[in-house]
Amino acid sequence: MQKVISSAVIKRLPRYYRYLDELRKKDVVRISSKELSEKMNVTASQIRQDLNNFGGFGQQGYGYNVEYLYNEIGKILGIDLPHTVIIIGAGNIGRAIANYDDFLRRGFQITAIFDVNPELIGSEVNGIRIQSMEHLREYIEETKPDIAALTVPKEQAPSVAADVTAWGIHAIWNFAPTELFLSGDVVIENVHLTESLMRLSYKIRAQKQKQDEE
Amino acid sequence: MQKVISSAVIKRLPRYYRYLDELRKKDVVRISSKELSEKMNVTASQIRQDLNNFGGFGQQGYGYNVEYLYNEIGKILGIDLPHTVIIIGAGNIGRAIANYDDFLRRGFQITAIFDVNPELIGSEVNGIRIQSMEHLREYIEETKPDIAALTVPKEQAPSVAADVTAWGIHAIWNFAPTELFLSGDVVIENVHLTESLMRLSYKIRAQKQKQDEE
DNA sequence: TAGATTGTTAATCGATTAACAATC
DNA sequence: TAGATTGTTAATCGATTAACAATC
Repeated sequence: MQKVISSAVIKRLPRYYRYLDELRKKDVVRISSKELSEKMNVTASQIRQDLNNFGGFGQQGYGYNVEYLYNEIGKILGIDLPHTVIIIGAGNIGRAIANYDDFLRRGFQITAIFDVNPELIGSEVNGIRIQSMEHLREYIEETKPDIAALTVPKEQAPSVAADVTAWGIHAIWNFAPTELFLSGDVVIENVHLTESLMRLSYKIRAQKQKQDEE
Repeated sequence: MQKVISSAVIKRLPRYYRYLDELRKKDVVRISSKELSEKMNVTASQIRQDLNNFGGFGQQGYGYNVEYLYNEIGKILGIDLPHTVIIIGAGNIGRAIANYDDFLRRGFQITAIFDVNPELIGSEVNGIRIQSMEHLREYIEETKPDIAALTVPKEQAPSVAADVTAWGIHAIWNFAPTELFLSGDVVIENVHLTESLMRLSYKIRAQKQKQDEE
């Protein structure tokens, strides 16, 4: 029985991974939790606690081997293995994702794009042909993609999500500004841009009030 | 001296706002913390605690007036007043944001787009002309936009961020997969899509392991 | 007035930080 | 061996939940 890791820890892992990636690119061989904590503006204690949820990756008196730790976090994040991604909805965000080659570098390969709009069907985005939504079921059942990026309008999102999960999708990257209620074995990661912008707006106001008090 | 609100609370506010928006569209007049908690899958206690950070918006024996609470949360989030947004970097994500009309509905108006690429300069995105980065300083100093959306490659992000804040920008919506270290009066909200995708990858692996154990 | 539900205090739970023995 | 730094336990801090008096 494996331990459930708190989401606070999981949220931090990609950031560790990014810093370690930069260190290894600079040919840094070893790093202590103290050095890393200063770079990242967190406590050394937190780094050690976080990592020890998954195992002892360091060595007393030495610290952590950068390359090794980088690879181990990659394994924890599951990006040691490649993922196939389909994009559902060839609107602005869907096309932006399809064009964003950074994902491929991390092993996420966009394999297909779907849309309902006949004017878009047949055209290409980043070398990938946009297909009709009518082919979606067949495509999922035959190729079993790992992830569906949902970039359809929010009205369609819940029903499309229900469909694709019924057809075999187990992971949804949801860009629609709405909640998806799906069966327990489907994992969801939300990207709610409007909420992000609202939080920025909150910070702007809070900052202004702080300055007015001074 | 106003109380500092924890970021956990602030993260939840836009979600309350979204649910209240849906309720008012359905002409629901009042709601209790208990009802809302059931819809949102949180505790009623948390809703009441969160709201009471900002004031008593409810009434004993009655609950909360939907329209009133919606507007009050809007004020807390600072979206009762409009914001002007400039986009720096007319790549895929920059153009996707420029095209995303949902922001306008919340009072965020895209007023300009900038890029270094001569092939893009002069063309239009959603009716907004892409301008040369050479005009960026002048534009900021003259029109004082509220927010700069940073959608340039990660190598350029830190220096562009330093420039625009020196010229008068106080809020950055950062899409570059890198950290921005700026002076304390600049507020930053990060959207790190690759990190989001990595968290989804983690969840996929964790879910698989869970199923293998059963 | 009785019932409902808030606002708020107190209790619990979980996450972060500090401390230090283990060990390279 | 001495010094450094981890892994891990214990202490602290903060966030969430429960409880209930206040009040509409």
